[in-house]
Amino acid sequence: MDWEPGLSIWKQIEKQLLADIAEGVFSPGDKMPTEMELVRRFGVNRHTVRRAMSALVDTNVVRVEQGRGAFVQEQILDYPLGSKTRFSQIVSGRHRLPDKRLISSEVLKASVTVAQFLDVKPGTRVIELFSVSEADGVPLAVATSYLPAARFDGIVEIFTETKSLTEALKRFGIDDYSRKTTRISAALPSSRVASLLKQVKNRPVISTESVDVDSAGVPIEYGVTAFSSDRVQLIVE
Amino acid sequence: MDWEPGLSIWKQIEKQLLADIAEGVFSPGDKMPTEMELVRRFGVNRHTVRRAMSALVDTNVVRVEQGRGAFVQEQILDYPLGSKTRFSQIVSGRHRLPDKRLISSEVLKASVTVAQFLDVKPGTRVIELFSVSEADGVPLAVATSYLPAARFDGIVEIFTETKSLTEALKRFGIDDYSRKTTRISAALPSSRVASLLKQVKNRPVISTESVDVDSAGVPIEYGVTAFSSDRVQLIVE
DNA sequence: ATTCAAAATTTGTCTAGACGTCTATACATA
DNA sequence: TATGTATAGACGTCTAGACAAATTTTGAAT
Repeated sequence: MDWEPGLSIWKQIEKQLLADIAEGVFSPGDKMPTEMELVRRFGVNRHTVRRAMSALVDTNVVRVEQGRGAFVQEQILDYPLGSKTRFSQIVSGRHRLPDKRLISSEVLKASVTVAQFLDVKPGTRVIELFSVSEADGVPLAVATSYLPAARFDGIVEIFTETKSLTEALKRFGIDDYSRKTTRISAALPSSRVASLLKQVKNRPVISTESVDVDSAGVPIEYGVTAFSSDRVQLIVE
Repeated sequence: MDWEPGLSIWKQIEKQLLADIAEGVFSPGDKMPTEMELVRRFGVNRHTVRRAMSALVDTNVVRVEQGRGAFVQEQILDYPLGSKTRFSQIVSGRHRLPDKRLISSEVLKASVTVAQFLDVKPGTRVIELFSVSEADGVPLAVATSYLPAARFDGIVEIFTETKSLTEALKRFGIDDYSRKTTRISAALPSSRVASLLKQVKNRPVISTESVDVDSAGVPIEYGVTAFSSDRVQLIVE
């Protein structure tokens, strides 16, 4: 590589790497070459390469993880946590294609926790939905939802078909529902969740626990969702 | 200085300098010690000092100028450029005390430029106001304003008394006026302007040229304002 | 006193090397 | 199966030195 005078070398390297990313040589989520590889490629000192990478980190283009390497940062989705925010709307609004895939479903008896949130007696039959939400094929979140089975018998089929909980609930006469409470925490994903999110086990997930209620205030869904913290950012207003 | 294990030295230096600034050892606008002085003070390598300073620059706490040194960054005032933005309102809104001092005033014949903007014949008598706007005693801008003398006879006294153009205009029956056009450019200040802004000659100013009109659309003021680019940032929406 | 050029000062960039910390992996051990 | 250990790979920090670039200061010439 030959250097253009007047512009510092690290800036030219930054520019080149940015161009590589723009051209898709490195795609979002991809591992960038190691510092030593870049040293060989550009024929400069490691510190010079680091200066360039540092600039890319500052502008949120790449993310560096000590001991692992540098990765092209996926575009982080801002997920506003309103009482009426709907996943598909948010994703569509960003011109990305939403998809919600049902992984498994089961009818089982409500545990104490689930019963409490759904305001039913423990042991009441509830439907458990386990799903993955994606945007442009990239998994953003996995969710476990519980709904009272008596009220929503057959919702699994509708959900599978429409791929939208909002749509499925409409078939049961629920045109309007809203988020009642949301608890937010952070955790490391289980192997299963990490695998479904297509991320390594030691990158954290944002975990939310929420209850949706119908217009009368009756709980209709209790859910635990794990968002990939590399791809989603929750916005509270 | 002794280093606490577990936290990198540059971060500890950053922390210390930040504390110094918070305690007023270095005040906004002050020159920080040179890199070499900090090297001696902290007993580390120059690069380590630079790493710490770099962090302070990133967080907008200090500003570094090659060949001159580092300076504690003054809080930059966001100045929204709406059609009805008033200097005193903006400054008060940031909990800072506004002041507008008249430096000089003169009645003279309108130059071609002034006449054109005020929509009068060249040679018409106009009032020239030269003033400095301050927030908490820190000069933010110097302005040269021109108003038609016939319409605003005696406005100098009122302006001196009220220190507000908005107020002075009210006495002439103008309860409402708005910005018609604003042209923005950047320049280096003249010695006079630099001195009034209490800044060095080689720091640029933001220069605006604007025309205010009354509710009927008749030009009432043409002004050229130089904002200290270190203390004011114009916001266009 | 003013102007102009050289010197000194100060920050910016680049190279070189050493060692620390974190991750991933393989292997041995309990 | 689970846990600890060793090792290699990769990023993080710190030191050291040499120039380059921008600015300020100094001093000589006018």
